[in-house]
Amino acid sequence: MERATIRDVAKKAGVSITTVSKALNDYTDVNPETRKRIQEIARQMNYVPNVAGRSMGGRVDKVIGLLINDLRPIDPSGSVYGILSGVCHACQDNNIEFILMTTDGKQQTQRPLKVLCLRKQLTGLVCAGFRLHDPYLQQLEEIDIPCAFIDIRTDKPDVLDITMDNERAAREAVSFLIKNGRKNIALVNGGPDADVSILRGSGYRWALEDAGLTVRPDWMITANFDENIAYQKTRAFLEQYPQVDAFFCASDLMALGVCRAIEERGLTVGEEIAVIGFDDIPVARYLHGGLTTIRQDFYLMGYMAGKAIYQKIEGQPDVHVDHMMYELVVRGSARGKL
Amino acid sequence: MERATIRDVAKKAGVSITTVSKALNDYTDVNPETRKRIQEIARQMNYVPNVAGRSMGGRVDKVIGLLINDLRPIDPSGSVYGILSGVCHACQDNNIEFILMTTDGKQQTQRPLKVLCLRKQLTGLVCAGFRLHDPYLQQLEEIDIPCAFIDIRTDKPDVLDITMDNERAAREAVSFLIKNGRKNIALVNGGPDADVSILRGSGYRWALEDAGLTVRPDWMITANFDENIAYQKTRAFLEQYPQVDAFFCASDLMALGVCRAIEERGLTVGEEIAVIGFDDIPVARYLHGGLTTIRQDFYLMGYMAGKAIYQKIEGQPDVHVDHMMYELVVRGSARGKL
DNA sequence: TTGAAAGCGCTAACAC
DNA sequence: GTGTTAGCGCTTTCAA
Repeated sequence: MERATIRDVAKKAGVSITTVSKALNDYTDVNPETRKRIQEIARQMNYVPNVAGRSMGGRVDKVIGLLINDLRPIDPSGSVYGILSGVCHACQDNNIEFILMTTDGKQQTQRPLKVLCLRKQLTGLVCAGFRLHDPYLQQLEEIDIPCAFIDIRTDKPDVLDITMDNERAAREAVSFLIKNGRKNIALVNGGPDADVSILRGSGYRWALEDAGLTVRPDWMITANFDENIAYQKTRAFLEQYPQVDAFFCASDLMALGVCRAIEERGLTVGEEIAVIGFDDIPVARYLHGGLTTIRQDFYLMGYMAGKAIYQKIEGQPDVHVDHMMYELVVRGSARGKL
Repeated sequence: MERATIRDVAKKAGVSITTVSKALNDYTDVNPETRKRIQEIARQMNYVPNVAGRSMGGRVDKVIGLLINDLRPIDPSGSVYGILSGVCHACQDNNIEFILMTTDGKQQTQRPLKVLCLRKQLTGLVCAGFRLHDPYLQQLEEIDIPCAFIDIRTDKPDVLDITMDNERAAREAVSFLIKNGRKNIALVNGGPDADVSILRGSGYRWALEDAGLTVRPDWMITANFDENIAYQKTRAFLEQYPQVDAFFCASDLMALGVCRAIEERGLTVGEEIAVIGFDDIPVARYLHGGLTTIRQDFYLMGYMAGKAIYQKIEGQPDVHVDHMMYELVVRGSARGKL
């Protein structure tokens, strides 16, 4: 059986297609009884308006797209999943269509962002997983729909910036280490193409300067958010600078690599050397006596992004998406003083 | 600036819209030079064919939808993420459109599956996260597109069943315990509304019977895939049956609850009591000397599901989606004999 | 309260 | 090789 069209419904109901259209779209100028009858018939026939036809007729559904850069087979920190489900739920709660799109470095050079938006007929856009050098960041002027980026600052003022205050959080973590007597604190950071790396690095320096400690470039390790690289580099670092008494890491994953290197030298994490991570991934609570870390809530980020874009679409006053909250979760890997 | 239409391109190129359409859709009856010129002009104008218009014209894009039931804010086992990225990548690799949809118990009663498919104009469907009592399982006759379900058997023969052999895997795990001297083995299972629970339970019984051990119903605990429930019930169980020397759990999450209860009694996991889980979630390797578990590859499942549906759409001979592989990963919580 | 008719952007017969 | 035209399913004036 072919798909029922509005014409089929009209025929069966003995009215014109205009009336069917009106009845089904809650127009007021339809006899209540007629409407009832038509609705019933449509339901029986399993009639579903053809979106293409609707769109051609001039009725466009609003859609928020979530564009994820570089979607990987696994998501160790759960961040992508959290963001995804957050945006998705925000759309559901606000009764607006949600679609998921993906891209990568190559596609970004091949298909302009504008084209992506047009193809999907987007009304609003949320982006996640982007790096500072990504081509799409340069194309923000071209798209004329509300747009939000998660965890990366863009230089375009009307693009919403959904992120927590990474600089402050990092500073707080490092200050915590200092307050607890650590003086030789190394940084294990992501690459400079991730905006959060820059901010977390800056927070690290800020805390050291606050305390009058020297900021040494060779104490700032880049491990690209990779556990193994962090492990390797920490091994070498410990060799060269055995006086280190703490590591602040820009991700829990890297922190795990760091801890592994520490323990391999027969040292105890949380004793001779304190470690603080970032994210509070699920494993964090279990390892090395519990990893002290900055917790962030990716679901909330996604939800806020979706909601903010929705409100912008609806022309509501620009919500000042205040920086997301974070929380320093203190566990065994870097204890507070009693 | 308004969105460019095919007419705009035609005008600028000084040809008819037909020619533009042909040029852009790789028809052969266009002068190569004309085509070149039109393509260039279209690119310059940022022309993107309106999908609705295309669809009305009779050119329908093929779409595979992934329908996830009960999408939660977090995904502790990473299974949903893995499946999602798997299906997504399969679609990319085969150059077919991918869309993500979600539903839940309530929506299932309100909107027929058929309607969902029609609305999204699906060509193929992959479903994940469903339970045996879910309404959509009864509506499979109505939809007339290729369809695959992940981790749940349907009674419809032409619906693809993407899953690993849960019964065999469970049997293997329990046999492993027996082979290593365990004789009093309890089962901690999910609820009976999850098909995998039934299969894993059956595999557990199978192994016991193979070994001539008694299957005792009160040794089969239902913990609904919840860590805390598993913890609570295990506490009570240990009280009542202190002779237990092993637990086989239908998920790692539950296994964690079980281990917690065991250690709380001052016993050592892997010594007095062995524990085997299921899934191999990221934390598994780290806890309780490493959790012995059945590893499954959700990304692969998603990928296979997407690929199988694609092949069905393309009319290729029905791939016999052989049962996914699994692997018993032996770690400290249930060691093998030397 | 209802319906006839135009038109949305595109494709595909078919004519030229 | 190129253009004319009809028509896809729907919404929306506008007239009845």
